[in-house]
Amino acid sequence: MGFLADAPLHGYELRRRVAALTGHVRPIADGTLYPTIKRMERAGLLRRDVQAGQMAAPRHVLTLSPGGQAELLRQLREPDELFITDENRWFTLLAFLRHLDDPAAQGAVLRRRLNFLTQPASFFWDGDRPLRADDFPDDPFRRGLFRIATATSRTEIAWLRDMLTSLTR
Amino acid sequence: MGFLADAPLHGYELRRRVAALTGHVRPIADGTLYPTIKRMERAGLLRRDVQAGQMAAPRHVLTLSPGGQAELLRQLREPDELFITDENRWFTLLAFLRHLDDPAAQGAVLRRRLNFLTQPASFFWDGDRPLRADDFPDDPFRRGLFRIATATSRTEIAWLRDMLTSLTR
DNA sequence: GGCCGGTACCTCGTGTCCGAGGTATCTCCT
DNA sequence: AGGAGATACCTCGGACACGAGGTACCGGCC
Repeated sequence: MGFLADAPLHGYELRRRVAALTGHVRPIADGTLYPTIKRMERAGLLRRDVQAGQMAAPRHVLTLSPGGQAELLRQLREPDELFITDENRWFTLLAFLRHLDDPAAQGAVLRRRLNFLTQPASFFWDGDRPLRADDFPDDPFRRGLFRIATATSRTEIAWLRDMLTSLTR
Repeated sequence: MGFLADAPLHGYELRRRVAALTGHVRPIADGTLYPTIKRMERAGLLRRDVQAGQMAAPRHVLTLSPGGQAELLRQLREPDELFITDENRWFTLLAFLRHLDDPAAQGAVLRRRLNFLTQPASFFWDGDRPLRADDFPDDPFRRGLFRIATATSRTEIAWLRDMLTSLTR
């Protein structure tokens, strides 16, 4: 829906764009995409205009309907908790948050993410005791995992703070 | 399987440990975990020892069988491409890569990841032209997304290079 | 004494994802 | 001329994840 809000597209191109989000979003399989398009069309979220073959087979150009626009905005404004906590989902949310077009609402979403990130969290526990990188002297892989996770987290927190001040100004 | 290779656990605790991997791995629902345990038990990957109620209901302590150990090692040694490219999967792989216990094989896995990360990639395209942060002057969210992604990527690449030299030494 | 919340396991229906397979057209190379 | 490969859409079966609901036991609070 985000990509369709950017511009009308046909299914195949949509699939390629999602695939380009490598590493952060899993590519969508054919057998997932087309049934989903049908479902969304039935639900009135998008319109389909068949365009006689430019390249090969006829393209079905998909356009987000007003209903689809509204649904996208709703999901951007009040994302499920998973979209805040899960890296992959958060990434997609961020990629299209511009469409929300309301600095206050955008700020609220960023604050939810910031709140999640600044909560003390450890990945591994010994009972109730949180384990840190130093607790794995013989596991360089987990130490690396901590190193990467903290670096990412720090960068993102700094960016979120920047954004929040510039949004409320 | 990784957590069970660390130590035998009962299902409930297993679920809590996965849930602690917040932000990187989605929590597993009850209705997913228990059928999966049954399936793995039937497949001979784990053993179940019922331990009469210490806290409340009787605990079923799960132990990875030799077959399960072998399967874990196989998946660590030759992970599906998705475990290399998808952040979430890669994270779990890294968390248990220590169990592979063969520097050469560990190095091969790290090299696959490094190879993936160093491939030129952009998230958004204008036809064939890769778009960079500067191409979104009116979208601070996508600029942030690039900023965070590059920072993470850089940290991880540096770490991977460190690890690879220390593994082959 | 009763009830709430946490522990611990389980089942079932719904939804959805994927891979395998299929169809058809166009371009490019040989 | 013909085949390979990309483009573009579609269907179906199997696998599996999830939420809702259920059972049962324990400890602590009022």
